[in-house]
Order: sequence, then structure tokens, then C-alpha cells
Amino acid sequence: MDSFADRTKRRLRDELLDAAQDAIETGGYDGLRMAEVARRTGVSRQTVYNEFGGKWGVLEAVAARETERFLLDVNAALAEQSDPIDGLRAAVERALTLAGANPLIKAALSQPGSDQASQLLTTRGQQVLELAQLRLDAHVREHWPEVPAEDATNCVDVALRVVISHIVTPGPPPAVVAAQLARVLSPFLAESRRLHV
Amino acid sequence: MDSFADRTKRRLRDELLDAAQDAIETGGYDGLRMAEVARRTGVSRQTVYNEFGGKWGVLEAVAARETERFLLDVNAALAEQSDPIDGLRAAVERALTLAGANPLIKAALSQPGSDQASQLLTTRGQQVLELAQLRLDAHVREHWPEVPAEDATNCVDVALRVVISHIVTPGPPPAVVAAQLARVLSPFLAESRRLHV
DNA sequence: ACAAGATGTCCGAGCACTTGACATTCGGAG
DNA sequence: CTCCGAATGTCAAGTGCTCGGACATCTTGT
Repeated sequence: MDSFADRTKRRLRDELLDAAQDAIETGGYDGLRMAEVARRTGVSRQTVYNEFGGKWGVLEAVAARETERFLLDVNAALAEQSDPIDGLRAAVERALTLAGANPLIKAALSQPGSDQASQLLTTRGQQVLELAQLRLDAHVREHWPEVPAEDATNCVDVALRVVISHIVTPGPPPAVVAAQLARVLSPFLAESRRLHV
Repeated sequence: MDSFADRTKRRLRDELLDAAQDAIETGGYDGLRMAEVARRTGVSRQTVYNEFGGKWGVLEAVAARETERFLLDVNAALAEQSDPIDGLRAAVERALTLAGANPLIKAALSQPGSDQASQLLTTRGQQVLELAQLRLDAHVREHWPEVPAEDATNCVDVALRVVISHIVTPGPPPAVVAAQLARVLSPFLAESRRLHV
């Protein structure tokens, strides 16, 4: 099930991604060289192609891994709160803080070759949106089951889009945005809750 | 130079040794099963044979690695002291403490199949003796260059044999033995030093 | 227009692990 | 005592992955 070969394969992939991510954070998508990734990992260029198919595949994989980590972290912040409104605020603040400090996001947003990187960001954004949607939805329905599914979904959807907007176009500090968003959305949730006891 | 393949090879060897060492510490040399080592590492039995040649090779390798670690640790204790006598005491104490807490040594000394394990211990002991000899010698000559090489070597030799004896046949606490040894040997070194200014 | 550098593709050789089979040895049960 | 099971050790064929090199293509700067 988990042979040494399996672990080695995962490790190879991980180290390749480390090298690639480092390159991207330094020079953006254009600064990413397949040969460089191979050299840094101590592997032949062909191996990189075998693993990811091509340069685009590398970017995809790097983004996927980083997304995973990002969501894991945000979920942790969310799970610490029992009140959905507090959870919303905490998750939003954490997400914006992380995004602001993330070199990969920084590189993706500031690079000139954004015609491709930004495209990735949007597709990635879709996945993030879907995954986060599910997670947040579950959280709301767990603690406030009386809120209709549709209302919860809508509220979460709005919050997510605002957050993504703030990531793409940085504005006030994370805590401020989080508080604002919580203040704006809480009445909606509270009323929906009150109407469906 | 340090390709991914190289690292993987080292890791394989290391994980095999981990599994083998664990087995030995549990059931001694007889309790060590080649098939078990292979299974625990997630590798075929043949691979274990390819790596170590046979069961004896596994034991050899486990002992060699543990010896390496042992000496590294003792050397660290030695290096912390500038005065050779203090260094001697510190190294002796550390060695005895480590030996007393080492499951591998415990297994080697207490197992019934000592007809083979003890043989390993003695050959290993030779190597330890030689390596430690060099290291200690260098330490003495670095801080007390006026002591003749022969005197330093003799002193170190005596200390090492006493230490090994105390490992094989546990006696007083490490600190006591270390202090005793230091007290016994320090006059010899001091006089030798005084005579060769 | 040309040269340089990078991506992407193909293929043959080589290496290490796997799999399965078999001989051999040892210790315990009948 | 003999037989059987378990473990060590050995061998050969099969397999997967990587390597190294060659080549076509595309972009970029000169």
C-alpha cells in the first residue's frame, strides 16, 4: 500500500514542486525554467516532463499544492470559532493575512506575464471558491441548522467573492475587512435564522 | 553530485536500518527477520539482500551506524572542554551515560544469541577504539602539545579500555567512573607535561 | 534574417526493484 | 528418528523509471 517506491515518488514530486515554486516566486512564470527545476532537484529534464507533462502542468501543480495548504490554514481558523459570524470574521482575516504574505500570490499578481498566471489564478480561484464553499456551508449548518441552506450558501458566496476581490486588489488591513464583512453579513444571517425557528 | 537518486538510495538504506535496528532492539539478533525488515520498509526481500548481502551484513551496518552516532555524540562532549583532563572526564561520562541508555547495546549484551552479537561487539569495539583513539589523541595534542605523542596515546588507550569494560560490565554511575578515571590519569599527564616543557 | 535559448518529443540503454521459484538449513512436533 | 514448517540465501526473467542525447519548433534579441 505504502511501499518505499510510493514514498519516493511523492518525495520526488514534492521536491520538484519546491524547486519550481522557488523559481516562480523569484522570477514569475516566465522565470521558471524546466531545466533549472531539474538541475536543482538533481534529476534529468525528461523526468520533470514525465511528472508534470509540461511547463503548464508544473504551474498547475504548484498552485494546487499551495491552494491545499492555504485552505487547510483557513479552515483551522474557521474551526476555532463556534459562532458562524465569528468564524466568518476569523476565516476572512486569516485568508487575507495569508494572501498578503504569500510570495506565490505576490508573484502571480505582480508579474508581467499575467496573461497566463492570472488565468491560473482565476481557475484556481474557482476551485478555492467551490471547496471553501462546501467547508463554510457545513460550518454554518452545523452551528445554525435553522438557517436555510440557500441563505447560507448565498451568504458564503458573497463573502468569498469579496475576499478574493481584496486579495486581487489589496485594500485595508485584513482585520478591518473582516470586521466590515462580518458586520454587513451578520444581520442577514440573524434575520434568516429568526424567521426559520 | 547529489542527485535525487543518490538521496533516495541513502534514504532506502537508512529506513532499512531503522527497521532492522528496531527489530534487534526488540528480539535480538535471532529476532531479526529479513522478510520483516523488507515488509516494514515497503520493499521486497530481495532488495534487502541486494543492499546488505545477508543477515550478517544487516547487523554489521546497524552497528556501524550506531557506532558513528555514538562517537559523534561523545566527540561533541569532548570538544566542549579545552582542558584535556576535563575533556577526558566529560567524554567518559557521556560515553557511559549513552551506553547505559542505548537499547541496541542493551540488546547485544543481554541476548542469548550473544555468540554472534558479542563477536560483533568486539570487532566493533576495535573500530571504536581506533577512531576514538585518533580523536582523543588529537584533542590532547591540540591543547597540551608539550606532552609526547606516546604518553598521550598510552593514556588514551588506558582510558578507552576502562570505559569499554564499564560498558560491558556496568558498575558505578557514569559521573563517578569519569571522576575516578580523571583523577587516576591526570597526574600522569601532568607530570609528563611538566617534564617536557 | 540569423543565432541563441527554451520548450516539447522520441527513443535506446541502464539500473534498481519486483516477482516467483528453488535449494538449503535448522528446530520442533509427531 | 523422521517429517514439516519457517527462515536464509540464490537465481533469472520481467518491469518501471530515469538518463542521456538527438531533434523539431518557437520565441527573442541582435
